[in-house]
This record gives sequence, C-alpha cells and structure tokens, in this order.
Amino acid sequence: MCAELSLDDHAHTAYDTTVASGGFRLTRQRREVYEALLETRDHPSAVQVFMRAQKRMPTISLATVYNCLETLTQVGLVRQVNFDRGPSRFCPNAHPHGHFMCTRCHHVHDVDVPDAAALSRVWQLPNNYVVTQSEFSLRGLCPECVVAANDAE
Amino acid sequence: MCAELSLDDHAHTAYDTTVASGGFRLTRQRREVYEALLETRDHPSAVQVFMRAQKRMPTISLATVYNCLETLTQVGLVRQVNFDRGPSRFCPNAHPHGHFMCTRCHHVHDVDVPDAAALSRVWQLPNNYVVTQSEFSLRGLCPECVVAANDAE
DNA sequence: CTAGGTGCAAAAGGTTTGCGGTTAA
DNA sequence: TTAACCGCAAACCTTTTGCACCTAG
Repeated sequence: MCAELSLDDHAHTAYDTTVASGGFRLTRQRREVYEALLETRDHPSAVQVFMRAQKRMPTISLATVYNCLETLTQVGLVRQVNFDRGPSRFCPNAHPHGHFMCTRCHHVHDVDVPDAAALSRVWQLPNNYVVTQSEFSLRGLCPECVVAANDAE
Repeated sequence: MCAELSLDDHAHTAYDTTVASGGFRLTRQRREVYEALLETRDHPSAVQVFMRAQKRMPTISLATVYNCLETLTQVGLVRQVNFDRGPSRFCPNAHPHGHFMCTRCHHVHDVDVPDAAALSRVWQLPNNYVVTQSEFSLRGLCPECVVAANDAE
C-alpha cells in the first residue's frame, strides 16, 4: 500500500545525533512526537499526531506538538506535506519522494521516484533560476476506493 | 520572466461558453474576477484579486471574490496553487504546467512542461491506482533575487 | 545555572457560511 | 419568474504567539 522504506533505525540515529548535536534539545515531547510519526506511517495531521502522543504522554499540548513538528522539520527528519487547503500532513520519510492523496478517503501514500534526475529534466526554466527544492503530488483513487466507487454505482 | 501563453482570447471564449452553458451564470462579479486574473499574470492571492476587482467594481466583496474564484476553478478556467501554508494563489493558465516560487520575493511563475507524458513516467505507483491529477512545484530563487542575495553578502 | 522548551489560553490569518436582498436567463 | 448569486458579518479551522514556569545539558 505504502512504499516501505525501513529507515526506522536510520531515522532514530539521525534523531539522536542531529537533534542532540545541532543545538536542539532532545526533550521527551520531541521524542514522543517523532515516535508517533514513525509508529504509523499514514501521514497524520498535527491533530492526529497530538492524539497519538497524548496516549503516551497525557500532559502534552497541541501547541507543543506543532512546535515539535516544526523543529523536526527544520532538522530535516520530517517533511510537511500539503494538499490544497487541508491540514498539513507529516511524513518521517527523509528520502526524496512524492505523494499521492486519495480524493475519496483522503489517505496519503508515499510515491517512489526511482529516477530523481529524470524529474528535473521534465520541466524547463531559464538557467539563471536557482532551484533548491522540488516536489510533486498526485491525486486520484486508491485501489480500495476504486472498488468502493464502482460498487456505489 | 513568466512563460507567455497568449491564451487570453481563447480563455475569454472559454469563459463565455463554458460558464454560460454549464449552468453557471455570467455575472458581473465573475467577469471582473476573471478579468483581474487575466490582467496581470502574477498568481495573485484572493485578497490581491479582491483589491484589483474593487478598482473596477467598488461594491464587490471579498467573500464574493472567494466564491467566484471557486466557481471559476470548478469550471476549469482557473487553477488554485498552494505553496505550503501561505494563501492560495490563482492562475488562469489552463494548460498543464508546474509552478515555481521564489523563496525570497514570493513571486510565483509558471513552469513549462514540454513533455507532459515524461512526467508520468517519473513516478511509480501500482497500476490499480487511478491518478486523476498530478502537479509539481519548485522553490528557489528567481534571477532578480539571485543577484540581490549576492549583493547583500 | 540558564538558554531553550513547555503548557495554556488567546489571537491571528485565510477561508467558508448563513441570511435577507438582488439579478441573469 | 425564480433559481442562482451577491454583500455583509459572523463563524470556522488550522496554526502561531505571549507569557510564566520548567528542564536538558
């Protein structure tokens, strides 16, 4: 369903070293937020992360979850994924990849980009532009919803 | 700077026919909003569209601008472009294309995709997914800001 | 010890909605 | 004529912020 990348271990290491050494404190809240994200790779919204983190640490606040998610994003462990005006979704997959969102069930999956270099050949921009970040996203129906949509007719 | 597509005339026709025949009323407000968008192809936000439309029609309201933009988007004449959590930008370019945003001046430009088919070869998704929409976006520095950033150092 | 983080509550910012009056077709 | 649309103001929802207290390093 969702591309498995098994970078959990790698990511844990990245957290311990990057956060601790980069001038960022390794607080219980940040760890819980990151754990909540790794636990279920379903691109949860900030509120969903909050609810999950709350189970393990009932005193955590929503504002802290937002702050932690921003810190983790700055550190590079987390990517913030936006589809239209909906709430931001968060993704602990540091590899370059795209995203697919099902317009029916609103689930978000990672999309592999085997040839990242090919992507940069697709678009044309005068060469005095400096591109620092590129991303792409797809929308449509996931297999479950294709079936469900056909049944509904 | 921005890819010129000279589809103004085509677009006008599309508005007159599509909106009028698709069960949508051709109101003064919708026309002004669309005109404001065609006038300056700089991907304005809803508030910017509002300010421009207001010059020609002082009684128009912001809520109406939002409503008109949504209608025009549904009709297919306008595309809504989102970068992160910033205000939505609106684009009257119906051709398939991507977007570039300068992280320094926040201007948004269209990005040509000469080979749209090549884009769909870049990503891999199991074939029981149905993809209805794909888009990509770039971030970086526009030529003006590359120069300005160098001067500042 | 102290810079940086947390929790709370309040505010911000963009967008949507409800409603009575208006208008395109 | 009348369903669709407009203007206004109030509501909504996600995210950010100010401040007093707390804690990792």
